[in-house]
Amino acid sequence: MSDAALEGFSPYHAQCPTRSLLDRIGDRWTMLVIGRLAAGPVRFSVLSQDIEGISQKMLTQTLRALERDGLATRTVFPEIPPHVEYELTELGRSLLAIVMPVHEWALTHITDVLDARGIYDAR
Amino acid sequence: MSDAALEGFSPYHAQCPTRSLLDRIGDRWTMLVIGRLAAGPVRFSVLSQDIEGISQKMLTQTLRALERDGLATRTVFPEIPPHVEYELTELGRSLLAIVMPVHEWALTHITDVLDARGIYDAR
DNA sequence: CTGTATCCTGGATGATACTG
DNA sequence: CAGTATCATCCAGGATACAG
Repeated sequence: MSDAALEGFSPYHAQCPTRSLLDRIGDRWTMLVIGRLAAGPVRFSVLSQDIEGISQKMLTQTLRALERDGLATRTVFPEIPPHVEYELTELGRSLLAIVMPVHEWALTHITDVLDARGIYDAR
Repeated sequence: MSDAALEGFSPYHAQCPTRSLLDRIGDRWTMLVIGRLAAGPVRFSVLSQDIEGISQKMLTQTLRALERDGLATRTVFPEIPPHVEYELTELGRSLLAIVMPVHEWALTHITDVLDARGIYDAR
């Protein structure tokens, strides 16, 4: 990696954009929700079913945060019973795109990490 | 984004490599430590000073985790007083490389996010 | 200098009940 | 169906003291 690439990578403070982004996507649910939204608009109930283990509270909270940050839209269909769909914005899709390499790194190198752990723990 | 790129991106369970990686790098200190290690070997005390706000406990804990996962090495110089240096491994550098785009996304789009928040909060 | 050990607290998350 | 409200829980992380 070039020094230029590291230029400005000094996320030592809370105000650092990278720090705050990692705080946002590093929580337990955000990336899972974004990943599920990747395929297109999805209803609340579908998200609730597909994202195993998420509580209604955390799903709502996560979706509100995505909407607030401009990463997803919330569309209410005036029907009874209520019908709400969530969809990634352009910004949300761009975020997903740059996180995909992280996903791929994880898939590629998980064995390296697990091997390293095995060796470390054996000592 | 292509469907192929999304193939396998279903980190809905704790065992998912992406899930566990995000858990690791999503904590408050790991990426900050990796970023500081990027320039080369660094002593414990230097890390402690440069990474503002980190406690000794968390620095030790973070470094141990990096070492355990094969992302950094720990070298003890048999001197008095003690002298220990930490350095990224090849694996650690590869991780840093793929996180850099996330860093750049944050720098590029932080204003979009802040604008979106302003609009949302004004409602 | 480079750690460990201990205690403690806040906030993130879960569980449950309720509502338009 | 899509939430909100409330209470309970857990643990990451901080503070402090101590050690080799």
